[in-house]
Amino acid sequence: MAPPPRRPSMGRQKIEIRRIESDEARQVCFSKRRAGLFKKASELSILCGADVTAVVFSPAGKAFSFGHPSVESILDRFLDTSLGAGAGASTAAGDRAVSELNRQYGELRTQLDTEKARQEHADETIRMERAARSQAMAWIDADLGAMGHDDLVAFWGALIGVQAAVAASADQLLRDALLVGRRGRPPQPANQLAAGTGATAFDVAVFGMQPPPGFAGVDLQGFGGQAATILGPSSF
Amino acid sequence: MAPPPRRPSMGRQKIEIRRIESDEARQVCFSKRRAGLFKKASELSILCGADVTAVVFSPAGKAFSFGHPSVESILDRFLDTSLGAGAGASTAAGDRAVSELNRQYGELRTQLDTEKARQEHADETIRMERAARSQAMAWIDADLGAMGHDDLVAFWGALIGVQAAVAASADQLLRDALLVGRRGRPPQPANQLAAGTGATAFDVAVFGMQPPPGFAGVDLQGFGGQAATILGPSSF
DNA sequence: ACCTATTGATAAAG
DNA sequence: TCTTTATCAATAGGT
Repeated sequence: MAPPPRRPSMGRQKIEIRRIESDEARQVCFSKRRAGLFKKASELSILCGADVTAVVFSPAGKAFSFGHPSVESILDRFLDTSLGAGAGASTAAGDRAVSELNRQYGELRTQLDTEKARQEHADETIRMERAARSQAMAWIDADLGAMGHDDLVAFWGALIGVQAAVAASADQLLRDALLVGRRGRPPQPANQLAAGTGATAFDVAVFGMQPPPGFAGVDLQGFGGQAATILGPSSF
Repeated sequence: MAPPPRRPSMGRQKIEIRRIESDEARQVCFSKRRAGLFKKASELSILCGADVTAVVFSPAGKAFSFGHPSVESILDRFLDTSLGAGAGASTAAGDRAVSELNRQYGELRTQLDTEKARQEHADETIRMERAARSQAMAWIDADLGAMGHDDLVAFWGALIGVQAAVAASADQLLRDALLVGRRGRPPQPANQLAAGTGATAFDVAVFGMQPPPGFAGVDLQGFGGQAATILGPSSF
């Protein structure tokens, strides 16, 4: 009824943590995130009674700072603690070491993020396989055991429909994804497939969208939808 | 039908930004938010190319810091520009700062190791599931026409597993290959897709076979095996 | 520590 | 830069 099909915004999109190339976008991001950082710092100091300071230099060289109770007091304390007894000794080497450590810190964190992303993929894969398996079991337990051979044949046609659909959606991308070689058996013309004895079953399953006769309880569309969901939610 | 399913968690609750009274809760919050603050600081520095430093003293008086390119360099610069004095000594700040960085470095490494271990476990799980499916694959080469009904049913379950795996593998492949370009159409429900566009040559090659009565000559193994091969070397 | 449901932060777009 | 919107990410509370 109501046609607000046009979203006024794409909403927040995921971004990689890499230098933002666009000058303007980088500036905008800087302003927002600087504010966000200071807010986080403030909340941390209030919630936990911690002394916190944050100092930021914009790419243009402008300085911004937050400090509780004050930037100077924290810096003094930090420098005192850091310097300990010795003062005045030039430690250029130490500086380099610190920089290096900071670099490694960042590197490690990058690795950590990468690992976490992989983990997520792996978990997702497992979840999907498990879900698929239980789905299959459910179907089998429900009706397949009692199905006659003819019905089984019909359902087979339905499966082919699903498989074909999934493959079709992935076909182009698979090819381009270096997945060129396909050997084993020469491709058969589509019409040849249709000419097979399973053509009727195929038609019923794919076009009729009705469970094959005597196949109550099997939700082919449900599975088809699930397959589409698996492929679909990715952002492209 | 189902009784109000008990939520396993209340999820995040809104909190006032006030000092947390509970010592333990405060400590937990401190750890979480300190990490979050440093991450935000890091992201700001990377995304916007800004120089950023954050120093935090826990309620117990322990110091934590983040700095890009280094805490000292930022502090020097800040003190120089805001006070115009107090330089010189800061370059000697090394020792304690290095210790702290080393501590954080170690902390990160621990996390990384944990992640990797978990990843390995997940990979192992996936390998197991895949291996289990290879059994199903073997069935495909058998003469299905000669199978008894029970065997057909079992075969069916395996087939569905393969189908799901293909979908999952295709999805992963797409993601991993970073094939962002949407050269195809957005994912559609499987039945519609199949009905509208028909099977492509690829589909036929993969799924083309003699439809039932016999089920003979089904070459799912080709596709399944290939998908597994592609998936294997890429990201795991 | 890990897990989820929620809140909070923020990328896009105007 | 400020506002709005739609998402993504951080994290409070529990186990």
